[in-house]
Amino acid sequence: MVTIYDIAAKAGVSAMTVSRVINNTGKISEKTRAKVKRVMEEMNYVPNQTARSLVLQQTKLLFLLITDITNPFYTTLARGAEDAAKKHGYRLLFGNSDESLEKEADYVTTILTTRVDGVLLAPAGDPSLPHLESLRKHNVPFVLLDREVPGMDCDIVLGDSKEGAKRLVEHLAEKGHRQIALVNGSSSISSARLRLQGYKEGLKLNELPFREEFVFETSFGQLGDLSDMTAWLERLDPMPTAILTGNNVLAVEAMRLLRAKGLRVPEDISIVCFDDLGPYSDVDPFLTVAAQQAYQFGYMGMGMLIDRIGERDGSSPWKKVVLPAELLVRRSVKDISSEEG
Amino acid sequence: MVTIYDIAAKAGVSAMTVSRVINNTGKISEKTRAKVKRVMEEMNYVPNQTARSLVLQQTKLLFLLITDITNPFYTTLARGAEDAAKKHGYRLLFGNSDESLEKEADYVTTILTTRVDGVLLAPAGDPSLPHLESLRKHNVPFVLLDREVPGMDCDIVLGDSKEGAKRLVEHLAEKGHRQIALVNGSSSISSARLRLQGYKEGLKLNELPFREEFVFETSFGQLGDLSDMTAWLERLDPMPTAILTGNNVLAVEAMRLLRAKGLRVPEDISIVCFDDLGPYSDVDPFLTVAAQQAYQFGYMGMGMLIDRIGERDGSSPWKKVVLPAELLVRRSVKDISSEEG
DNA sequence: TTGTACGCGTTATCAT
DNA sequence: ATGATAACGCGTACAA
Repeated sequence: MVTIYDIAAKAGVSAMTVSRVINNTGKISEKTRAKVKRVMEEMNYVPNQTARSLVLQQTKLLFLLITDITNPFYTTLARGAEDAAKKHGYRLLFGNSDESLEKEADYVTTILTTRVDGVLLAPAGDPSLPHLESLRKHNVPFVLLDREVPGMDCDIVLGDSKEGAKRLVEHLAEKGHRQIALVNGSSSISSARLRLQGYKEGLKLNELPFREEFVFETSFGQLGDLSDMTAWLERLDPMPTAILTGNNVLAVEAMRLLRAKGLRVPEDISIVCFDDLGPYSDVDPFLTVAAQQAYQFGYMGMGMLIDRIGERDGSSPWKKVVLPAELLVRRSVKDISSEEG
Repeated sequence: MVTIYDIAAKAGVSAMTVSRVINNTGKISEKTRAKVKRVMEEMNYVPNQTARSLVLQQTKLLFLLITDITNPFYTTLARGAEDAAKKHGYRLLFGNSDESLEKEADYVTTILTTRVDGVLLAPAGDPSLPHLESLRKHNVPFVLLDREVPGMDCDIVLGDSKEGAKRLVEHLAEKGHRQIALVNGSSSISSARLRLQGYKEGLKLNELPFREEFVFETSFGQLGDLSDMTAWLERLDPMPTAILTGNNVLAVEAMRLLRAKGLRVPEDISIVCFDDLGPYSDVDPFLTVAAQQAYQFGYMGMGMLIDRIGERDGSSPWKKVVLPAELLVRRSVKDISSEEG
C-alpha cells in the first residue's frame, strides 16, 4: 500500500508536508505543493481514511437505519438523506431492520463498533427504547424518523399522521362512504397509534360510529400470508365500502387480498392509504393517498443530525419537526353518495 | 472513550489479555476471562473497529453500489447481498449511482479511501471501465452485477437477458401480436444490447420483420419527462399492439404514458417487461414479465466476492454466473390471435 | 497463561 | 514554510 511516507520520500519532503497538501492546511510554497501533487498522481496515492479516523476521532461516516428497504417511502427518504450527507462531506452507511427488533439490535452493535459519527433511524417501535438508550450512553448523536419512542427525548422528524388519517376519512365520507375499515400497523408504533386516532376523529367529525371490529392491526411490513386479514374481512357485517390502510405496503397487501377475492378497486370497494407509492403511483388503480414528504424526511433529518454533531458540548433543545401530509386524490375511491346507504 | 487499557487497568491485567478475551484467541484462564468480561460489561466497553482495521489491514466492510435504489430489482438484490454479507461477518455499505457516471466516480473515491475489503457493483455502463480499472489497480476485489463491461475480465453475475427477451417476444407472438415495439435502456449497457438481440431473435423466430423505428432507446432509470417517448409512439404507423420494455422501471413509465393518452392495458395495448416489480407485481394491470432472480444476484454475487477476498495470492479463474429469467404470465397481454391482423 | 514492545497510517503540537 | 515527535486504539511477535 502506498502511504504518506512513500510520497514524502519520493518528493523529498516530510510526511507532514504531504499531509498539509492533502488537507489544504498550513502554509505551503506553490513549488512543493506542485511537486507533492505530482508524486501523488504518479504513485496513485489514496489517503487511508481508517488511519485518519483513528487520530481524528471521527469517521465522517453516518448511518441510516430504515425498517423496510422495499418501501418507496424509505427509499425516497434514503435519497434525501444521502444527498444531504454528501453535501456536508459525509459518507453514508445503510441498514435495513425489516421491522425486526433483533435485526435492529444487531445494527446498533455495528453502529457502536464502527464508531460512526451519527445515526438517522426509523425505530422498529416503542420497544426500541433500550437501543436508543444504548446510543445515548455511548454519546452517538441520533435523529429519529417517522416514529416517536415514549421515554426518549431527542431530535425527530415526524409526519402529521393524525391529520393525514383524518383527511382521508373525510374524503371518503364526502364520497358517501359510511362503512370505513382501517388496516393498520402495530399499536406499539407511534405513527400507527396516531393514524388510528385520526381515523377515529375523522369518523366522529362525520358522525359515523367507531366500531372496534372494523380495525385490523398487523405489521407495517410485507405480510406474506394474508389468511388472518382475509378471515377478518369475511367476518365483517356489513362489508366496508372503503378501506383505509396505515401505510402504502398495507395498501398493496390489501389490494392483493381483494384481487384474490375477485373484488375490483374502486368499483366494488374503495381504498386509500397513508404514504405515496413512489414510482408506482401511476399504476392502476391509481391510489388516492395522504402523501408524506419522504425526501424531506431524509433531507431535513440528516441536516438536523449534522447540526447536532457540529455542536460542541452545549446541547441546544431537542428539535421536533412535523411535516404535513398532502391529500392526493386519484381514482381509487368510488363516489357512492347518490346510492342507497 | 473507554479503551482496552481502561479495561485492563480496572481488571488488573494487561491490554493484551483483554484483547485475547475479546477475540477468543490464545489461552486464558476462566477466572481472568470472567473478570475481564465483567469489567467490560460494567464500563460499557465497545471495541474500536477503526483501530482494529488499521492494524489488521482489513475493515470487514463491503460495498454495494447499485444504479437505482427505487428499483425493486436492486432493493431485492440488496437484501440478498446483505444477508450473505452478514452470514460471513461483514458489514455492508450501500451506494446509489442513479445511472450516473459522475456519481459512480464519487463512490469509487469513497470506496478507495474507506479501504473496504471488497465491492459488489452494477456498473452504469461500458464507460465505467476506468472506474473498474481504478479498483483493480488498487487491489480492491470486486464482482460485477447484471452488466458486463467490455475490456474487463472479472467475476460477474448476469441474467440471461437475450433468452428472457426472446421468450417475451414469443409469448406476445403466440397471443397474436405482430406489431411489437421495444422501449430499451442505453446501448452502452450490455444487458440492453442483449435484450435488443433477444428481441430481434424472437421476431425472426416468428417471421416478423425487425423495424428500426419500433425501437426506442432511453435510460433505464426514471425518465421524468415523457415527451420524447410520446413523440416516438405517435410517429409509429401502424401503432404497435404490444410493447416490450427493457426493464421494470421503463414498464411503469410506459404505463404512465399510456394512461396519459387514455389507452388501457391490456384492452387497448399489451405490455410486458424484463424484471419483476417486487411487491407491486400484484397491482393492476398485473404485468407479465421475465422475472430475474434478484435476491440470488445479490446473494451469489456476495458469496463470490467473499470467496475472492479469502483467496491468498493465487487467483482462481474468473467466474461468470448466468441466472435464467423466468416468464411469469399474468394479465397485461391481450389475446388477439383471433382478430384481424 | 500472561505481559512487553512495536507498528498500522495519519495528524496535532511544537520547533526550527 | 517545513520537520520531528508523539499519539489515536488495537493486535502480532516474542518473551517471560
